[in-house]
Amino acid sequence: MARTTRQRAEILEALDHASTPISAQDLFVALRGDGASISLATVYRQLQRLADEGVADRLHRDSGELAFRLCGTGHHHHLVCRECGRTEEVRDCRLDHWASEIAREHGFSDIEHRADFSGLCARCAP
Amino acid sequence: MARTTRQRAEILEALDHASTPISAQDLFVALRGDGASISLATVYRQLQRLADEGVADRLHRDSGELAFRLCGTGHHHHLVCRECGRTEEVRDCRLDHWASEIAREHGFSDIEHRADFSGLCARCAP
DNA sequence: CTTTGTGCAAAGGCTTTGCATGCTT
DNA sequence: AAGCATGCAAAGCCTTTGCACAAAG
Repeated sequence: MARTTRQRAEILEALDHASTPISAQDLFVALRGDGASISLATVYRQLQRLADEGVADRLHRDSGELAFRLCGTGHHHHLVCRECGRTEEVRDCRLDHWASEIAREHGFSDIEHRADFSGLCARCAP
Repeated sequence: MARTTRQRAEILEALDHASTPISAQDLFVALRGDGASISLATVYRQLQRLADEGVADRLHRDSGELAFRLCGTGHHHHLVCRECGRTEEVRDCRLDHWASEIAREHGFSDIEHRADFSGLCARCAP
């Protein structure tokens, strides 16, 4: 079971306050900026753990970095603003049907899918 | 314009023969294994270029590595076998409609999407 | 001849890990 | 007291980059 350390609490709070998915590096800088005493290694370890526990979402940035975000439970997708990084969850998934069709056509089973949307949010639209 | 160097040709041929998406590192090893004289840096540079030119697809592996694959032109998605890595292209995309709905609901514009499927292919199914 | 690609090696960035110490339980 | 989390620093990987040389147009 996960122990409730000060660092874990701080990470959770920071994640909760983050409006966009955040990388371990950025989170580390943010925490330090707030005066927290924490190490980069711990940030990495905790984020990894939170993701394994299903508490946080792991998403790949295009740069290749991993970014994390607290997530509600259940299946969902993300809509990310290309400009400001603002992220929204898309909860109703219309992919399952299509996914099973694809599975059948290609002779695949046990299908999972991942989908992400990006665009310009209202504030950043030209 | 891209010059036709021996290295570029070898990379293209190797990509063409690869049955699954391949990373720069793996491609490098493969080429060297075939006796080709080529440097890792060149493999990286050419792959990056091929992707920019739209000749190759760039896909993120879960490990964070980038993998590349020659791709037909036009919009498409991928279906990857979790077991053996075999990849197939899914050409008919049913996401545009849903994507525009999402865009409208969230006030986003200029929407793009990415979707990938994974499962067990016929050969790897239990 | 000029431009562009290649090789090599070094550096960069993100992430993981070993080990001793400190905090939770 | 026992066990897990933390910190620190080092190492690992993948990838990019500077510079001189070689090749293509």
